[in-house]
Amino acid sequence: MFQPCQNGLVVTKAKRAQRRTDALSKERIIETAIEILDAEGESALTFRALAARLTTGSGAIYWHVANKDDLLAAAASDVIARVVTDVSDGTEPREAVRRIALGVYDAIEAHPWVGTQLSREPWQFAVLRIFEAVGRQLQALGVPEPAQFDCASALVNYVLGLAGHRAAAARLLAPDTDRTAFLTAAAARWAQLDPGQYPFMRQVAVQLPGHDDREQFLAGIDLILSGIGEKLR
Amino acid sequence: MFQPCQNGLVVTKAKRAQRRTDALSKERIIETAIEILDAEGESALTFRALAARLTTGSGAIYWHVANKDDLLAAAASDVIARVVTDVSDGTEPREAVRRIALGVYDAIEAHPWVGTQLSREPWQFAVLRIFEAVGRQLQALGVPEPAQFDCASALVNYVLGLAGHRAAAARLLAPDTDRTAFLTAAAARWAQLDPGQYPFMRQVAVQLPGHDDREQFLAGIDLILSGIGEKLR
DNA sequence: CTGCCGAATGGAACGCCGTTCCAGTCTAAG
DNA sequence: CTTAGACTGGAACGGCGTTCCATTCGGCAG
Repeated sequence: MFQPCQNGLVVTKAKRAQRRTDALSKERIIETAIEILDAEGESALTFRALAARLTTGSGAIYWHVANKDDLLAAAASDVIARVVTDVSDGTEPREAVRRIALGVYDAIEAHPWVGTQLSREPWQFAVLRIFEAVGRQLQALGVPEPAQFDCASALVNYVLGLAGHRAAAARLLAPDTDRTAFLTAAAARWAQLDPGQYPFMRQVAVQLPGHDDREQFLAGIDLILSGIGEKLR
Repeated sequence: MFQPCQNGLVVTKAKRAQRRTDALSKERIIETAIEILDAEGESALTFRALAARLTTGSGAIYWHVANKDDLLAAAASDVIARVVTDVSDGTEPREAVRRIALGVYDAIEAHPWVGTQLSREPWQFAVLRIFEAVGRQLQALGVPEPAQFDCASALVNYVLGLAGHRAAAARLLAPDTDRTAFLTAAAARWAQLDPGQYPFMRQVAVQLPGHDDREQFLAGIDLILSGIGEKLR
C-alpha cells in the first residue's frame, strides 16, 4: 500500500528537485535580487530587471513577494543575519559589541544598499537582529536592566546613522572614482566655507585626507562603550 | 551719470517686488514644497503637485531648481538652519550640545521628511550645519583637537540614525493612529518571538509601552557625552 | 486513465513619476 | 522698434511599481 505512495513521493520529490533548479521561490528571488543590488547598485533593482534575469514576467514575482519593500527587507535581513549570528560566544562583552558593530559596518561597505534599507523601515527584522545581538552583550556586561534598552538604542542608532551615511556616500561615489581624490575634493570645498560661520568644518577639512572611516566608526563605538562603562560604577 | 542707473535699479526692484507676489523664485518653491511635505507627507511632493499649487507647469520649476534632490536638500537645510542657529551662546557646552540635539530631534518630529532627507545625501548642507554646531561646542568643552572629529562624528551619526528611524516610523504610522496602540502592538509582536533566539527583545518588549522616545534620545546623547568626558581626564 | 482544480506563471496594461523639450511671453537694453 | 535673453507652462518621453488576467501544469478524485 505504501509502496506506490512512497514511489509517488519520490517521484514528486525528484520532479520538484528537477524543477527547483529553474522554479521560482522566494529564496531564489531574494538571492537574485542581492546579486543585482551588489553588481549594479540600488537603482538597478527593478521588477523588470529581476524578471528578466529570472527569465519570467514581473507578475510572477508577486506570487512569492508582497512588494518591493518586502523584497528589500528580506534581502537586507539575509545579509545581516550572516553577519550577526557568527559572533563567537565566549569573547569579552565589549569586544563582542565591537565585533558585531564592525560586522555590520563591513557588511554595509560590501553591500551599500543594506545601509539604505536599514534606515528605511523602523523595526524591520534586520534591525531587530542587530538590537538583539547588542542587547545580549550588554546583559553580559552587567548593565542594569532599566538602562539596557537605552544603551542598546544608543549603540544601534549610532550604527544605523553611519550605515545610512556610508550608503549614501557609496551611492554618490562612482565605482571607479578614487577615494582619496574624493576626500581631497570634499576637503577643498569645506576649506572654502565662510571662516566666520564654519570654523570647525574648516579645521576638520585639513584632517580629512588620510582619514579612515572604519577607524572613526570604531572610535565612536568605543566612545559609547566608555559612556556605558560609567554606568557600571 | 549715476542717477538713471540708480533710477533703473529702483524701478527694476519695484517691478520685481511687484511681480514677486506671484512670481516664481527658488525661495517660494522651497516654501511651498515644505508646506506640501508637512501637510501631506513625503510621497505627496511631486513636481506636478508642486506646479499645481504654484499654478504653473512642472517645467517652470526646473528653471529655479536643478532637480528633486536639490529641492529636498534645500528644504531640509532650511528647516535645520532655523533650529541650529538659535542656540543661545553662553550656555555650558554640554547643555548646548543637548539643546542642538533636541532641536534637531524636535524638528524631525515636526517634519518627519527631514529625517529621511538627512540620511539620503552624505555631506549635504543641512548635515554640515549640525556638524559645525556640535563641533564648536566640543572645542569649547576642551576636547583635544585630534579627538574632536571623532567625537563630533559620533554625536552627529547618532542623531542621524535616530532621525532616520523616527522618520520611518512617522511614515509608517498613519497620522490618526494612536501611538500607545502602536507601541502595544509592536510589543505584542516582539513578545511572540522565539524565546531561545530573542531573549533580549522579549525583555525589552515589556518596557515598550510607557516608553518615551524623546527621553531615550536624550539618554543616548548623555551617554556619548559621558564617554567624551572620559577623554578629558 | 481522465478530468479537474488550484497553484503558479508571464506578459500586457494602468497610472504615476521625474525629467526634457519647446513654442511661447514678457521685459530691459540697444 | 527691435531684439536678446530670462522666464513660463504644458505636452511628451521613458521608466517605474503594481495589477490583471488568460494560460499552463502537476497532483488528486472518480
